[in-house]
Amino acid sequence: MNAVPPIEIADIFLEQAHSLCRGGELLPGGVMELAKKLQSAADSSTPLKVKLGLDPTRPDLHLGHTVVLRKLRAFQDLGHQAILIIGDATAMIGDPSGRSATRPPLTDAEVQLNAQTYLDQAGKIIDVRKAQIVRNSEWLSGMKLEDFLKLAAKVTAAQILAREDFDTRLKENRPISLHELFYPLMQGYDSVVVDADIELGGSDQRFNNLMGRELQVSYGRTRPPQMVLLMPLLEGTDGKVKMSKSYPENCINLTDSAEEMYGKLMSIPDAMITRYELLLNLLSPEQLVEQEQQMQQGVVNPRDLKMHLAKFLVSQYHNPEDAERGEQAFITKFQKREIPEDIPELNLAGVESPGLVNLMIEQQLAPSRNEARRLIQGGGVKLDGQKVSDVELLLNYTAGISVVLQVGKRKFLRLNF
RNA sequence: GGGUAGGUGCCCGAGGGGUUAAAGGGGGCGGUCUGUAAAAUCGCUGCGUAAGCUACGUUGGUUCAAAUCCAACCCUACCCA
Repeated sequence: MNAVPPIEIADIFLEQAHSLCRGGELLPGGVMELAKKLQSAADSSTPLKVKLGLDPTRPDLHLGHTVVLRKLRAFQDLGHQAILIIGDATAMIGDPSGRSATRPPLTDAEVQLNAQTYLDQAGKIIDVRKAQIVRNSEWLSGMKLEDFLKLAAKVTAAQILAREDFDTRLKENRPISLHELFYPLMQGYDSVVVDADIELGGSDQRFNNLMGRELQVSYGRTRPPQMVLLMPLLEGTDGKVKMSKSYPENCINLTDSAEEMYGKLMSIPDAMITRYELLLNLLSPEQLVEQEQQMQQGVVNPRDLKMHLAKFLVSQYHNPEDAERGEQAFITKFQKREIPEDIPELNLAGVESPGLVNLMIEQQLAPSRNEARRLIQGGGVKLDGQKVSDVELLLNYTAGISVVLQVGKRKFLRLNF
């Protein structure tokens, strides 16, 4: 392109760049460009500023967020400056990325509460003491109208509307609120303020992150503007749809209990195992290929790989002891189909022949009487391992007897008469 | 301000006066099976013991009978001014 003579790039930076990019997409330019950046940073002894913004729209971070957080950590491990932006101002708009509808706005209090939990959870992955952690309300909330207009004047409406999700919504006659159009500007302005060299994000952040590049130039940055490293979005436990705060059922949250997290990881489709390992940066590409082959040849049971994966991640986000407990719980509960040890108990001493259906409702084992009956008719209710068939069953047991009630696969209750 | 097309159950989406608690799909839940809370497969999926009661944007109306017809209103998109 230009007349600059080719720069000799040391192997170490090429290797670093390769490793940092693994699984992701680097814009613009690819691995070489990053290697150059890494080298010149080393030459000038100025660590790269690596930005990651997270909007605290929900209280929990999930495994999908850890994909980029782990990347951020990887940069930290190479001595670069991590900048974690808690998007408390942007959260109030809500990122329109990939959305087909406007988000309900959050209150300031909700956002601030979520922001705190984000920090606690991010600390499990990145080194927060070395990271620079800022909230974008610091510069966005107090912005004067004239400064805001100055920002808005940097881009054209057509540029913003060309963005795929807006374009689709326009074509499909779905509403776009005006404030949503400002989202990319706000996020891009963050890059100007923190003077980022690299911005990390999910692949749905392409537009927003590239906006940061443009704005940095518009605001007079003389050094090269930020590069953008986009990571694919991790699919949730269903293996199809991305893990997203909008679909809580599909998320593995960092705040999930060890047992829950272990179980959810076991429920991912087999085909997702290598995908998770790749995006969470757990295995090298060679190892992934080998593992894939072993699975196909039937040498290795996907279940065992999943158990390994689950145990590893639970150890990391909780601790090894809890991971072991989670694994044992999974084995007894699901593999052996045995009754778990510590199940809730209910004292029924003195209660006159309680009805099973009523009991299920009272103990929230079923949402309605009809549903309780359906469960019984479908063979989903057991007493001491025996399927119950009588919808009208009354529990007449002698005092002192203890019986385990099981509803569906996961709900247990010990009844003491 | 005027016009047009829409608003259906958790979601998508059929239905255009009674046989519609509302087709079909997705999701969810349960059973079977299994090497797993994978896959596959079958079933269930408004509330109520029941009579019945709620439910198709809202409110009224027409009818023996309305998600379906009428009116007004609210919301959304598009077109025109």
